[in-house]
Amino acid sequence: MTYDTPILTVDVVLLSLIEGTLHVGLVRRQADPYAGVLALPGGYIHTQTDQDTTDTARRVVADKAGLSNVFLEQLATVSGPDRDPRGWSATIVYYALVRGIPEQSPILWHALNDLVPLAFDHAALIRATMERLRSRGGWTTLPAFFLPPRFTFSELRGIYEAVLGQKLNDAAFRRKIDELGVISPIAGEKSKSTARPAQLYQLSSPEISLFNRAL
Amino acid sequence: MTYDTPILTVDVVLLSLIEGTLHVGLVRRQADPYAGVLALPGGYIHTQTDQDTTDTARRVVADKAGLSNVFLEQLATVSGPDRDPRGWSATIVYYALVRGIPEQSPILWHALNDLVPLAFDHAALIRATMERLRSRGGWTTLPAFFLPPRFTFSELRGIYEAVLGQKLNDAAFRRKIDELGVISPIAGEKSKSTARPAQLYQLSSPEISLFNRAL
DNA sequence: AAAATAGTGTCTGTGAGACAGTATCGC
DNA sequence: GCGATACTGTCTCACAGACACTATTTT
Repeated sequence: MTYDTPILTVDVVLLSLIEGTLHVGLVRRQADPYAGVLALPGGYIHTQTDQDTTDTARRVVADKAGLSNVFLEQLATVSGPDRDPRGWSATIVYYALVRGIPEQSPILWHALNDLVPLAFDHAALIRATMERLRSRGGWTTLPAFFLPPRFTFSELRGIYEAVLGQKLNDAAFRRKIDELGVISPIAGEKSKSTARPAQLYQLSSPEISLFNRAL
Repeated sequence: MTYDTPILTVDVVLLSLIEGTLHVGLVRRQADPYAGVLALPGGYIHTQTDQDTTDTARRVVADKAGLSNVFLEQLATVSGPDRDPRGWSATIVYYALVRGIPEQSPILWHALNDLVPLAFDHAALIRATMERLRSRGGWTTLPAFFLPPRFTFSELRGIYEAVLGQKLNDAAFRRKIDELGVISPIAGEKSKSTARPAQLYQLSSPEISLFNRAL
């Protein structure tokens, strides 16, 4: 006995920090269903070339957003008979953290606070990503992957505050991050135009690091 | 342009606490590929009946293990061209915590320490589940879902120790769990045959609860 | 009474938050 | 000098671990 095969896609929640607030990267759909509506960039698996769905996600980010070197991680797979009018569907959802501010690309960046209606259940997928981000942000170096390779302590604290949605104590944050040893200072300094320059740091590991305690 | 559709399945890592140690539930495969080899219970999505892949996983657990009322959560989706000899495949992996000791069922329970070779990449899926379990076990009530509805403090501490793989301080554990209010005492007591009876507790919420701090 | 497990009280060290104080830049 | 941001020192409070102590059962 055989069964109908579900529609299987890969969607990516593109996130970037633009002027201090988190933005999500969207595309306007060309074809039905939901033609003309904003949606997450996504696509089908190319079984000839993709070694896994992470490859698919990376290809989607490269082709539809023109971005490479993003931090990419699988969120979850969502499914159901009604989320796509064409039939029973499943989508493997990834989220990507874009380092710094992306320049020209076909991606439309929208602030997370006031989101317009999106195609499919993509609004819910973005909300789920934010929950994951807040959860992981409290005890990993994940928020640092929003930043360019070299950053100051203040910038690091700023992105943690943006991700966690709360102010953090400056001194305690420095002590904590310092003791964890997840970042290393660089000899050069940054010249903030208005005041005392700050020491530049880089991540000690190119991979995400876990803390033994929260925050 | 169309592409080959990947093979899409749902697999379940069944876990249970048997005599103080964690065991995984396996089935012996009837058909090729890997006929006769032990594997995780799994199956295809029934688009006629399943409302999502969680439904699929629940059906697999019911049909292949004869179990209901298990704690079920999605782990991840793994994929690739070589993990199934039939072609490019993806499997949505769930893990299920079986409350108490399962009696007669077609499932073969194996201790996690000495695992025999398994079909596909199922050994890796079990390892990934254990990592998730250890990670989530430190700051949620997840381990409690291995226990029957009514349990003692010692039993609760025991399952946390089994999941986390380390001894926990008795007094500190009681204080912590007590302050969090995630469990509630029941009027009846338990009569351990050998010594002082212990107060029975139940989870305050049927859902998994998160702690504000680890451990 | 002894053994065994359940549960509590108290001391101590660690670490986070608060916050004042010092350092180094542009103007 | 002043304003601004970067950093540091110190106090205090909360909490986890250690551990001795008490409680309640079976034998």
